[in-house]
Amino acid sequence: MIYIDVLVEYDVLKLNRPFTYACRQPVEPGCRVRVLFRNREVIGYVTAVHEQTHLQKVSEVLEVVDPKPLLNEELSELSEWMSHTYVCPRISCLKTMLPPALKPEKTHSKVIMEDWAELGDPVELTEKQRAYRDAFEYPLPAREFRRQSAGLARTLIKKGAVRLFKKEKESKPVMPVGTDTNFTLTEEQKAAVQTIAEGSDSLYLLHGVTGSGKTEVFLQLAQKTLDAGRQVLFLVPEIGLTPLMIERVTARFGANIAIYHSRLTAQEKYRQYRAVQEGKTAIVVGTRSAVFMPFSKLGLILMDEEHDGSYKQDNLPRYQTRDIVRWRAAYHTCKAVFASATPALESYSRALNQTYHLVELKHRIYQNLPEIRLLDMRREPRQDALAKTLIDAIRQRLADHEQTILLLNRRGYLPIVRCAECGTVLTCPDCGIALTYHKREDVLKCHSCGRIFAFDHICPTCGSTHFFQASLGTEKLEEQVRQLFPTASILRMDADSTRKKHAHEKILSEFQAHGDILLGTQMVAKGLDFERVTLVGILQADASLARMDYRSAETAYEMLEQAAGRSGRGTRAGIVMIQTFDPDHYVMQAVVKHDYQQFFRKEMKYRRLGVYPPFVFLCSVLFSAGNAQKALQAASDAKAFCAGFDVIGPTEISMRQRRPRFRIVIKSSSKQKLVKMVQELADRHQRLFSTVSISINMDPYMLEE
DNA sequence: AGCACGCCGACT
DNA sequence: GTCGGCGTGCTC
Repeated sequence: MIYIDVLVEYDVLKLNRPFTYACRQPVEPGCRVRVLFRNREVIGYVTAVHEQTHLQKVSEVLEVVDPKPLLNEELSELSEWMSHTYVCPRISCLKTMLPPALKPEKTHSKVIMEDWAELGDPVELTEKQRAYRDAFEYPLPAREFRRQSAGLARTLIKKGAVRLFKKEKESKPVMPVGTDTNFTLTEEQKAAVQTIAEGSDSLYLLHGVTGSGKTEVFLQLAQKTLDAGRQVLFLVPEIGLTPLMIERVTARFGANIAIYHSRLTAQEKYRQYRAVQEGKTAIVVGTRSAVFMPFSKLGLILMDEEHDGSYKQDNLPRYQTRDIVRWRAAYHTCKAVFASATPALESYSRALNQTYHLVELKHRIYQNLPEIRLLDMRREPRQDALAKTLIDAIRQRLADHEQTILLLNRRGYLPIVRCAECGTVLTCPDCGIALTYHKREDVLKCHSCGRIFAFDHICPTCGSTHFFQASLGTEKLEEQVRQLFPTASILRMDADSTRKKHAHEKILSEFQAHGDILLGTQMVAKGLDFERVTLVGILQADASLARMDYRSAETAYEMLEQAAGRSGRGTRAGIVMIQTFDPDHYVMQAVVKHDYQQFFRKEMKYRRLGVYPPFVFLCSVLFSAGNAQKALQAASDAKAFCAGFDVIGPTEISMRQRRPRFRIVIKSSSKQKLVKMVQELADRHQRLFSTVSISINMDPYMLEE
């Protein structure tokens, strides 16, 4: 009899400690077991094995699920590190790291098996039967064995001459072989490749303007890594938005590559996972979740658009992919390249203080950077939402068979509904925040909890039936643009129109083929690469500046610069028109000159003054309870407990599931001290405020309202 | 997380 | 006198 330490599958901080069970069979740490926990069957994860226990009552495991550990030593260590630095349950880290088929709660794994045929016993056979048996090389999929003659196959199996066995269904190599071999580098690209490939540093920040050919630099570096017999991890923010990037990588490296992202099915993910584990895959291109792939000989990590918000997971475990990249690069002693035209302030600071080796690409390959024109909406004559100047420019593009992208910045600026008589804004009863109106379905949606409400068009306060939409949505913009340009081919891309699988790809390929105008939200700003786009119009550009988040200016600059980068990527010059009420704002002024450094310097001044990252590290801690007093009391106590730390709050924020929430934000110039403080705070909170739930977010990307 | 235990109000 | 509300405590 052995005794094993087990983490149960519930991802709550309270249960983030091992429980001891007795086991009759040998088990290794890293395997799943089925156990009784408080008389309930749950799946657990074995963390340690002992000969003895000092405990009196120890129950026995019901079943050992895995014969072999699910994670190798590296990933197991990584999960411990994550649990520690993000102050979150280790089981939540394990769940995130594993493909769905292997997650702790999945007892009956979803792994699909198929029949295979192997040689059986030497039994007496007729000539025909022997000929059939000897016609194959064993083992082979039973499907193929039966294809020639299902009848002969059946008798051979019945006689035992051939045996069937179950095998995991293999991943089929769907990728074409590499065909793209024709490439030349600019001097700047060559220098970048050389600096990174031959440098002695391990972490690099590749700051390249949009269209400067970062992808080719990536591909060259990847090739060198493959030549050295090591694996490459290539991270992108969202697969659906970068089909051309994927196309280029697959065209170059063919069957060696795996694509890994959240929209794959469980079985697809599992196959890719196993292929990497077995060393069959040399390159993985993937989103955030791909950072946990089980590489054995990782040689290079590329992180494209490293500033992108989707690299931060906003549910448990709330990790930042950049941290995981650094950790794994150190573990494998390999290089990591963070790349962006608009690096996160944290990253650029790290480059300036030599933590990252800064490599710059300052020139576009084909054209100069597009001209940026600020349209001062206080003076510009306009028609509906569009300035006349922009309308004329679009008309010109239609005449010249060039394309236009219109970006409607809705960040923090959603289509809320207000009563025209008494001014009441309709709000969510659970969250207390304004509902947004969706015209197509004629319903109101809560952006916070996702609930949908029927809209009876009657004001609950005064009974009036007069409402107006307080801001412009993409649907309304589409309506207006269609009226202005009735013969143009117009495509809309936003969260609603891309809900379905492959919707992104479909809209983008339609636009490529015959589109005139593509209009949409943030997502049209990212990564698109269309040669015929020579005009980008940005509407409501001020919306993100107005937000009261310390990161507002940074995200606004990123968005504008990224969107500007969509224009003039081919041989024709591009132009960008930004509609703004505040053309003198430093963000606008920096964008006009494409001057990241200028923006960086100005923004750093504000961050220093406000004592915000990158000058300090932040940790946001949320307290929620059935009644506001309890939550507030816990938050206040927490603040008092953080003596010696700068703490903002408690601040009341919107309700979640009818529960009031209070937030404190803890600041510290030392990450280690901050982590330690939060760790202690979490321990204390559990002991003293068991009825108040706590949610910890280390390095929050944005502070929730 | 999920569930039993326990102590207070409003019902057959 | 019981049914059931949810606040509190515990899980190998």
